[in-house]
Amino acid sequence: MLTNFIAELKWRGMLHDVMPETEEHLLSEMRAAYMGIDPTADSLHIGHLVGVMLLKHFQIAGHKPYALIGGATGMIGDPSGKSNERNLLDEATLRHNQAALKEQLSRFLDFDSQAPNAAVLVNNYDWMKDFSFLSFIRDVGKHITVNYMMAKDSVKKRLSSEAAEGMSFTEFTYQLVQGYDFLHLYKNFQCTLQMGGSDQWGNITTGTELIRRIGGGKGYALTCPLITKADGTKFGKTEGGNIWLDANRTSPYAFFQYWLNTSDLDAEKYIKIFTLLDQETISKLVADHQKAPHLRLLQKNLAKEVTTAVHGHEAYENAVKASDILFGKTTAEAVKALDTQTFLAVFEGVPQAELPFSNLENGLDMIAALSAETGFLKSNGDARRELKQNAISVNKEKVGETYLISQKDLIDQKYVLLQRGKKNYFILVFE
RNA sequence: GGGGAGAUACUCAAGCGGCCAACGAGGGCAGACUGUAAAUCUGCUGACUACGUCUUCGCAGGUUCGAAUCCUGCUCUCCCCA
Repeated sequence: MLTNFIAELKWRGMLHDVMPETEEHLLSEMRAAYMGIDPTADSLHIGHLVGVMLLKHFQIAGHKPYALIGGATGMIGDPSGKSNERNLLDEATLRHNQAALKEQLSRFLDFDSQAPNAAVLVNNYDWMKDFSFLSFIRDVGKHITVNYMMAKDSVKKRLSSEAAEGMSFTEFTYQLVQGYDFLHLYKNFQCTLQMGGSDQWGNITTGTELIRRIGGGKGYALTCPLITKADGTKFGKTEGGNIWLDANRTSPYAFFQYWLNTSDLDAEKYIKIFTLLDQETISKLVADHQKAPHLRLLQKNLAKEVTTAVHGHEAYENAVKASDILFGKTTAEAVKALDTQTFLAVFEGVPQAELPFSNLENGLDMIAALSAETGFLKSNGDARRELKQNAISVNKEKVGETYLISQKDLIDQKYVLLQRGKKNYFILVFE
């Protein structure tokens, strides 16, 4: 029933570093592992997805995954990779975020079944909140030397002169608190492995150290590489911010588009990390993609798998439909032929403005439609410029400065689709 | 505490009395090409009632026909010495 988790991660390119003997440890019987998530928001974003997939593969391999919500640690702030102090969360926000995160995690992990390896969600706030400072420094702090803590990269970086500001004692303590989590899970749930991004290695090993010294046992560590993009920009970020799993923050369409726009180089990496497709299927896709790169098989499959996993099949289909209309060779006639229901489904999430019907009687000039009346573009001057540059379309058809929007442009008697360039849409609703 | 340098549009960075809505670079947007990619080429990138007008060069005053440029005060930043 157990499969080789480590080997699986290896071919997927999801293994950065692992402690010796971890593989043997996992192959011998069902084990438990955990990974921490900072509850800084009430939604995961795709930067969290690698970790989630780590837990997913762990569960598929027959082991028991624990998702640890870092309620306590989130209140402190992990100094790894951050150059500034973090904001602290209050408890109400924390609980709200925890519930939202669990719902999203359950799209990937099986929390509910009776299986012995059902996933479990824990929150370190639950065991940290009543831990007095005195007990903590006596029972935990006593076992770790400051010398040991200072040797960690995350600490060293913050102490060096390059850092913008100093590091508070609170943040310095972070690794101890996270390390204690590991000890707690080890003692109470026989959790022997902690996973995380490669920037977590230092924090994780503080945990294994505590298990060795206090727990008298052995903890294991495993990290995955940080996801990068070939062009050097940050993974999971766009102009508009993070790509979230919450459909209200990032529409399924935008989510789908993000994956679809992955570069060739990255797509090959990502499809191994973010989908559950097996090695054979992926090799074949890669080979096919190289034969005909313009078909973008990798991107399409990647986008399909991830969108379906997160938002479901129907949302995926709608995203594809929307993409076909928005980017395909759709004609003005085809757009105008859309009925309200399809139109709204396709353009869900596209910004819109409502205008009174009377505007159409003498024709609505383009400056008004683009800016003055709607705020699609930021100024009339901007509107004029874009029109001059042939960048503006009405219902998928390029128009110039003199064009007037009239009743004949209405889609289903109500809508007009404005477009700047290829990717920016705006809807006028006439009432 | 003493001495020095500086603050210009999204960022960096020119300009040092009229030719300045302000060189240049990056970024952003658009056009061509393309695979909704990359690379490349081109244009645009303060606002408006637009061949003109208005508001911008840390803040507040002043000199001048005229100031981003000169003067005064204020605020902030950086550097050096103690």
